[in-house]
Parts: sequence; C-alpha cells; structure tokens
Amino acid sequence: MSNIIYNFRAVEHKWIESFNNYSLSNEEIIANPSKKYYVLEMLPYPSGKLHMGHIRNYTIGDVVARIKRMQGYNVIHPMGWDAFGMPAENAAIQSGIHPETSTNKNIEDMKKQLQRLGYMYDWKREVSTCSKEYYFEEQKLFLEFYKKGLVYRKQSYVNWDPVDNTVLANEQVINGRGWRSGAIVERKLLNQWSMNITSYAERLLEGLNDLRGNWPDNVIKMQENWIGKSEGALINFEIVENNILKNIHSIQVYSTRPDTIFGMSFLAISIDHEISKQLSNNNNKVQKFIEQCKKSGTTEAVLEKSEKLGYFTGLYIKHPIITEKKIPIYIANFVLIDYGTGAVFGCPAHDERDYEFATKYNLPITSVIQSDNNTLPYTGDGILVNSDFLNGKTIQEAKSCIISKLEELGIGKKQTTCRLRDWLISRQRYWGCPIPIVHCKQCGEVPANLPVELPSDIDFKDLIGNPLDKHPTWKYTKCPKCRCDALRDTDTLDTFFESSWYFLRYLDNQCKDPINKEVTNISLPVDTYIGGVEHAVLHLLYSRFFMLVLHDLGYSKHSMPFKKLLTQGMVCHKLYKNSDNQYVFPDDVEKLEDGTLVDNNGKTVTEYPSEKMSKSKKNIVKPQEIMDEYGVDALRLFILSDTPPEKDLDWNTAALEGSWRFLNRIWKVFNQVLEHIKDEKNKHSNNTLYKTTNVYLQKIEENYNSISLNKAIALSRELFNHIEDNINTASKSSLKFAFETFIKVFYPITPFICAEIWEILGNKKCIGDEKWPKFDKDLIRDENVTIAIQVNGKLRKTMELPKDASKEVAEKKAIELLNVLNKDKIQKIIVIQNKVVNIVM
RNA sequence: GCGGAUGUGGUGAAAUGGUAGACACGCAAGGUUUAGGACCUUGUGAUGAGAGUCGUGUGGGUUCAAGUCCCACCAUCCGCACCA
Repeated sequence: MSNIIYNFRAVEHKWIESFNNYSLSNEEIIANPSKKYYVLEMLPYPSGKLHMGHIRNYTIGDVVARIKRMQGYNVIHPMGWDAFGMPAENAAIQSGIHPETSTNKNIEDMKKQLQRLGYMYDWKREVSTCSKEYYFEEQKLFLEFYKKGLVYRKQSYVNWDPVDNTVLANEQVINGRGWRSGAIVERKLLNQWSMNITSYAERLLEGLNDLRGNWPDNVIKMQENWIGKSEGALINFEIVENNILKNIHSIQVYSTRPDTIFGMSFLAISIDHEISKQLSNNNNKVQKFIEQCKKSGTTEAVLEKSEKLGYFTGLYIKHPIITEKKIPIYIANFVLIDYGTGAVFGCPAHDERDYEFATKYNLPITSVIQSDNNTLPYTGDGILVNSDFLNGKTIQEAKSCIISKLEELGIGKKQTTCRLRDWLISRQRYWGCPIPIVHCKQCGEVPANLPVELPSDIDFKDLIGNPLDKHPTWKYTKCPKCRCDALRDTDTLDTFFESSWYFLRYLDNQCKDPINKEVTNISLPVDTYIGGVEHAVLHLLYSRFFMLVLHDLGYSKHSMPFKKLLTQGMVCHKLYKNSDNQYVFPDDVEKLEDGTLVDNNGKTVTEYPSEKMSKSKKNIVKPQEIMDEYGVDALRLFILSDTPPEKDLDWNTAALEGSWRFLNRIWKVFNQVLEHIKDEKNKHSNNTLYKTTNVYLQKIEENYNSISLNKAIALSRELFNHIEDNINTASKSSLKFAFETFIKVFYPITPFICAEIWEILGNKKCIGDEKWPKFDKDLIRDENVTIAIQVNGKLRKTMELPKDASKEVAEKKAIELLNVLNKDKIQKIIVIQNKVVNIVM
C-alpha cells in the first residue's frame, strides 16, 4: 500500500480543463438576485510573468470563490488585464516592438500560467483595458464626465524631466530624479486634464464610515489622512499702502489656528503666489531668490533636509485686530501654492516651522498659549494669554470667538479645507486611452466624435516626447462642431482611470454601453475584494470616487464598489549577497559542512533578513519551477498554510516540502480508507469519529467565513489526524463521513487532489458542484468537557465533567481531586461553567 | 513630526478575560523498508533528579484569573509629511 504515490501531474492534467471552464451567465444572476456573490481580485498588469505575489492573491480569491460556490451562491469570479501603461511603451522604445504586440503576447502567456493553477475564473467575462471594446466605452464615460463638468483642463504643476522632454508620474520620480534619464526633475506649469475629485471629498470621507469593520483599519485611516480634512479660518489681511503692487490690496490666508492671531509675527507667501510673480517682474533679487528655491526640488526627501528660506518683500500687512501693528510679508520656500491659499501667517511661539523661520530672520516670538514649561515652540493645549479679548479662553473657545470677530469685521470666515487635490488624469504617453477632445480655434474644446482610436503606426525607435503629438497626421482633424481645421488632444488617460471601473465591465463585457445597469444593480457591491495594500489610497480611492460619480449619473443604484476588502501581505524571502556584494539567487546558495554559505562560484555568501521578493535583489522563487516540482496543490497549500492572509509570508522551501508530503499522506490514508469502507467485514461500531467530525466542521466553517485560511487548514489537519488515528477502530459509516467531510472542506485549498479522490470515492458529481457539508448541532452540544482546576488562578489539575454540570458538582469534584486538607482555608470558589474552577485560598 | 499596526519557542504561528505554544516547519533519539522527495513512534519554551518554579518586548495597574483590558515606556515595520 505504501507504494501508492500521488501522481500530481496526471491528476492536474485530468482536471485542469473542467476547472478552467467555470462560467456563470447573466441570466442566472438575474434569475436569483439574492444568491449572487462577487469575488474579485485586483487585476494584474500583464508583465508576462506570474510571480508569487500574484499567486498568493489569486489563490486566496479562488478559495473564497470555491467555498461560496459550494455554499450555494452564484459566484461571479472574473479576471482581466490592466493592460495600458508605461512599461510596455518604454520597452517599445528599447526594443522597437509595438506595445500592442508585446502586451497581447504577455496576456496570452500569463493567462496560460493562471489557467495552469486551475483558478475558478469565468473567462467569458475577461476584460483587457487596452482593447477597443474597453477604451472606446471608457471614452463615452469621459465625455459624460466632461459634460457634467467633472473633467476639466487647467494649468497645474507637474514633474518634468528636462532630458527626456516628458512629464513623469510621481512614481517615476526617484529621489528627485527621472528614473530613466537620471536628470533632476523640475516643476513645470502645464495645461493638464484633471478630474474633480475634491468636490466629492466630503462624501468620500463619509463613505469610509460604512466600510468600518469590513475594510482594514489602516486602509480606512490612510484614505482619511489622504483626504486630510481640516477646519480653520479664511482670513483677509489688508496690505499696507504701497506703490509696488498693482490691483492687489489684500492677502488671503488659510489657518487652522486662528486663535494664535495675536502671536503672529510674519506672513509668508509661496514663490508661485501672484504677489511673488508681480514682485519678480521688476526686481532682480526677487527673481534670483525664486530661481534658487525652484532649483532645490520639491520631493519630500529634498524638502526635509532643506533649510527654510525667506525673502523680505518690503511689504507689510495690517494686523486685523491690533490695527496699528504692521506685520512683514516674506516670500518663503516652504509655502505650497496648491494647499490653502498659498499664503500663511506665522506664529512662531506655537509652530515648529514658524519658530525655525522666525529665529533665522530675527522675528519677534510672542507666546499666546500658556504652557507648563516655557520651552518654545509649544504646540499643545492651553489657555490663551497676551491675546486681548481671547485671554483666559481655551483654544477651542478662542477659535470660535476669533472667527465670529473676523466675520463681524467682514474680513474672515470659517472654512474647511482638504489636502486632497484634483486628480491629474492626462499623460503625455502613447499607450493609453486617447482623451476624446478636439481643440478648435473657433469653438475651443469640443468633444470628439467617438470612438477615437489609437494610431498603430508609431515608430518607437529613439522616440522622444509625446508620440501622439509627434505623429505626422493623427492629430489633424476637423472640428465636430464647425468643421474647421482643428487638433486632437494628444494626451492619454492615466491608467488608474481604466482600473476605476473594470469591475463593472466584467459584468457585461459585450455591452454596447459602458455599463449594463441591470446586471450591475444586482451584482454590486463586490462582496470580497482581494489585493495588495499598495493600492490603499490610489486605486481604492479612485474606484470609490468613480462609483459615486456613476451613481450620480444614473449608471448604478450602488455608490459603494467593494464591501469587504482583504489586503494580503507580501511574499518575502531571505536575501543573499556574496563577497563581491552581488545578490545571489537562493537556489545558488549552498551550505558547506562547517555551516558557511557559498555561491556556485565558491564565494562566501552572507544571509540577510527577509524582504519582499524582487527580481533585482534575486530573492525570488519562480512559481513555474515550484509547480513543475511539487505541483499546484502543494504550492497552494504552502502559501495558505502557516501565515494569516493579511500578514507578510516568508518563503520556506522546507515547509513547502511539508505541504507536498501532506498531500502524499492524504493519498495514502485515502487508499486505506477505501479498503476499510469497501470491506464488508468492517464491524466496528465506534462512532466517536462522527461526533468529532461535526465539531471540527463547525470550527472550520467559522474560520473559512472570516477568511482565516491558516486556521481553517490547521483545523482540517487536526480532523485528518483524528481520521488517521481511528482508521482501524471507527465504524464504516463514521469513517466514510469523516473522510468525505475532510475532502470537501479541503477541496477549496487543494482542489486537484480532492476532485480526484472524490471521484474515486464513487461520486458522480464533480466535488465543486457538491453542497458544503452541514454539521449536526445536537451532536456538538452533547459532550463531556475538560475543566481546569486552579488555585489562586494557577492551574493545578484538569477534570472531565459532563457539559453544563452544575456549580456544586464542579466544586465538589475539584476539591476532591485536589485533595484539599484544610478546607477552612478556602476563602472563595469561583466556578465558570464548562471552563474553570478557581479556588482562592 | 503625525497616523496606523506589530512584539508569544530555534522558525511560521494558535489561544469569546478562564489549561499559553493548537497546527506545522526544524531538530533529536529510536524503529522500519522494495533506500524514498521516504515512512512510523517518541521527545522538543526555560530550568530542575523530582514535586515544582519561571515564562507572551519592559514597567506599573484592574481582576478570583491578563498574551488578551487600562496607563506609561522600548523596539520593529508600514503609510503620510514644510498641509498652514
């Protein structure tokens, strides 16, 4: 019997096709609205190669999909491709291969890899965002947004690479330099398309409340911080008469601390502020100062180290309350033009940044909040001092008091501001959805006639700048309104635009409108969404925003896209470097007898702690090689076994082998079980295994429902151990029930081996079509329990009692068992039914 | 700086305030065979001959009882950051 070995290759080969043929029609969804269950995993960028991170993500989703299916739901489980984007375009510039060609090839390759894993995807719903079927529909959405004023074009500052002559996305700026050219990135004011997400800030913030409990707290918090709502005051400061500024008589300032207005000692404006611009026009020194500030860059890394710089303009404002007091105006490098009003008032005693600035430029520092010790700056709570009518008030009181006063004077008001900025959606890139707008000299911006197709005849070799703009003919067109010569917009959409609504397109990828309302109304929200935490803000915020907009435009009755969110952890691996400080593949590391590590050239290797698997650091394990060697089920089992889905997972080849061995053990025990249940002579009547199975079934189901897959697996293995231990004593029926139950609950984790076993057991239906086993509540209830006996809270002994035994019985038995001699010493006995007896002495 | 998390054996990890370390990996001893990617049995937090004692980052607290609740601190990781 022991020579029966589980042949994973044959079994995978046998079942793969049926696994890949899963499909659910929209008719079925519509016929049974209450039964729908939408499981979604974040769609991959088609790099061509599946990595362990993908596999972890999709395996978790697959387990959920399979369980829900067995639990009787109509499971919507689609997959697609986030196929536009820069990598394919950059590759094209290097290789000359057209992005469309390489992308479609990569999709084909990756799809094969996904299918090998047997994921239960409904491939009929597949969507590729670079296909015409997708981006033509997206253009319709864009124009609807445009007509509603949600999309607009305006001047904004962007990251500009002066060597490559192109705009870079934030993620392409590394330490202030362009990732390809290495040039220092500049800030440049360009005409760019934006989407009005800030007008939805309040609703996006409110929407987070409905997600609490279902989304990870850190993601909710990150979105909250990103939106960054703050309450304060908008104040208008009158500028002291001068003959330098034209048509400007006041400066508007936003402050969250209007209560500190009596401690104000300077006012600082951004280098991009209108006043700065006017001043620089007729003053060389101002011009030079601004130049100097611009050079230092705008990335956080640079800003953090850079010194506060200020330039005194020679101008003053009047203090709004102490009217005789004049406050100097500085141009300062630390004031951002795109937050608040681009101008701040400085109260050095109660703000670290203002304090640093005031110290440097010898500005007065007046404390207006009383603190326990006298160290400044003091930013804590306190009582107002040196502040006229605010004296004695708390900060909160002072805030509302000063705001009323400012309102009374007609120079200020209460104001909430958000950190969130409008979403810049245009890119000077080729491989994206063309923005369907025509620019006409007569009519201005005009919606283009749809669809606007990407031209395919682009020569990528040595291409610099925007390919659509450089194209010889593409942009020349006629104005749809007046038929005059006009130019197409040559920008394409940010790829986050595509990923903000792909999960709706899955619901009807053939629809002649962007969205099939009927199916969408039934199918949303996505019940379980699984993906990496790196999208906590961007994609997950944009999608929530899109859903609100689409709801407002009547596309869907839902305004929330994803009900439950699971952010799975990264897949990590130890790092190896040799004596030449080069990274070494883990596979090439060998351990010598004396314990030293060497690479395949014999060089000494040092081991470093685990980090996220990354090609450049070579700490990767290739899924394909693992599947070839151990099979899909072993890989799935390992990846789900030991670590909760939301935590980082450390790759461990030994543990993977353990998973592989466990599958062989299942196979071996299966063959033994088969003998026993076939055996007519099996006369055992021991049914405890039946009871045990019910107990485990309940616990396993609980853990599956909360996607605690590691625990569900641990419990399943316990059940399996019980089966193995009782194989020779259990009755035929209880053994059969126990083993079949185990196979059913383990099927979502390792579908191939379980499908095969299920079939050999004589079941006609494929295991995936079977019903999830039900546990017998009565059986679970009627049991003995082990009760702890403690003295002063410390464990002394345990005892078996019937479940729900009375206090008195438990007390008596505990005292008996402990053999307490001096019963007078007992002060108190605490009995917690079915759990513990604690004797206090 | 702000915000969020996390700290439990050699390792990954379990524990509705009620038997800490389930389930695995690794390791050790023994067994076994058609010598395999084996398999089986036993052991495996520390300490002690032993009954026992100690033990969940550190220090306090609440409680009959704390890994779990409260307070303070330390360490690590992640996110945001000149945000007015």
